[in-house]
Amino acid sequence: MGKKSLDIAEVVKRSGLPASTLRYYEEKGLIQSVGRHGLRRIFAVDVLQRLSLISLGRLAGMSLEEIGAMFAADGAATINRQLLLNKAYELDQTITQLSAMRDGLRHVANCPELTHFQCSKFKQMLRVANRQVRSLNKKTNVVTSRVNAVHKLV
Amino acid sequence: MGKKSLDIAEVVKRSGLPASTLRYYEEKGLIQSVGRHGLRRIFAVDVLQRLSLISLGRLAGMSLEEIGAMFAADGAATINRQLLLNKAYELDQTITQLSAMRDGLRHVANCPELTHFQCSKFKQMLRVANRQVRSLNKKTNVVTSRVNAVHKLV
DNA sequence: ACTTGACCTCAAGCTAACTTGAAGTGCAAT
DNA sequence: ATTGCACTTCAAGTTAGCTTGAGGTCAAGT
Repeated sequence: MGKKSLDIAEVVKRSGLPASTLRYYEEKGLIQSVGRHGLRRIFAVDVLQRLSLISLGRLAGMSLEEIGAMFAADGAATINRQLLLNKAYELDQTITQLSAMRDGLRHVANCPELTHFQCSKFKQMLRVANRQVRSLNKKTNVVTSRVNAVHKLV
Repeated sequence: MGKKSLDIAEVVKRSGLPASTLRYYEEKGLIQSVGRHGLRRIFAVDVLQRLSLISLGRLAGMSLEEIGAMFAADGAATINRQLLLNKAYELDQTITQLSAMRDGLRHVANCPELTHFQCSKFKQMLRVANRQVRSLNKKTNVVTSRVNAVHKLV
């Protein structure tokens, strides 16, 4: 039979996330424990799926707040779907930018004799970057933060 | 005639970056001022290109330190090129992940009657995310931070 | 009954990349 | 000569997302 509830240690093992992170997520309202055994948190099994979702979101550059917002829209399935689509759209933009950057890097790495600033293709890239930043620094809101992926120090 | 040097105010205007950021970058050794007019920093024109490069790197998720490293490798063009290629490769991986995420989001948004956790395609996505996180939390180093794009508060 | 080890809480610390604020400086215009 | 104002410095603050540490608790094994 599938277990109905999990000890936090179990969740740690099965999710790969440290306990401190689980507590942090609970504090932020992203997950809930269903009870205690003594002091120990007990979680329902589906916390695992929820954690996967959170991880997925983080990988995609969503902030915990944004992720929380998606969860929060529990009743209103419409809002939920729209949110997802918006996110997908944002991802598209990010992907486009990153692709350009990647191509640019490869080009520069292979463009011989390039004193680094004579190549017109390269200059073009720089112009694009410039526009991006300019609008980032202008649009007073928007454009979330990206993954700041888990700084593990040696 | 093209100007040889720029007042910091000019750089602010032309780069779109705030003065505080320019000072910060200088402090970090990413750009240099060529002199002063009174207290005021004077920059050479090519600081603009350098700033574009920095912005480009940031957009692509490189840290200032990584960007600095690329600049530092001034004499050693080889190292420089390898660094660029490595970065390009990392970008490829990121792009792949983000694409998966985007597709997943779209799928979920359109998959009707989905209680959210019955869809196998969706579950697959979650498993992937899980693996990613697991390795992020294990590999004691690596995997840089992504753009933490310019948090402008309202 | 006692020990133990895994959990708990709460506050504080950490990192990156900046921003903000207070107090000072000096070129240029009047 | 005086004023103004855009710049300067330096220290401290900010944000997100956690981690770390000190000191406490408690279920389970002996």
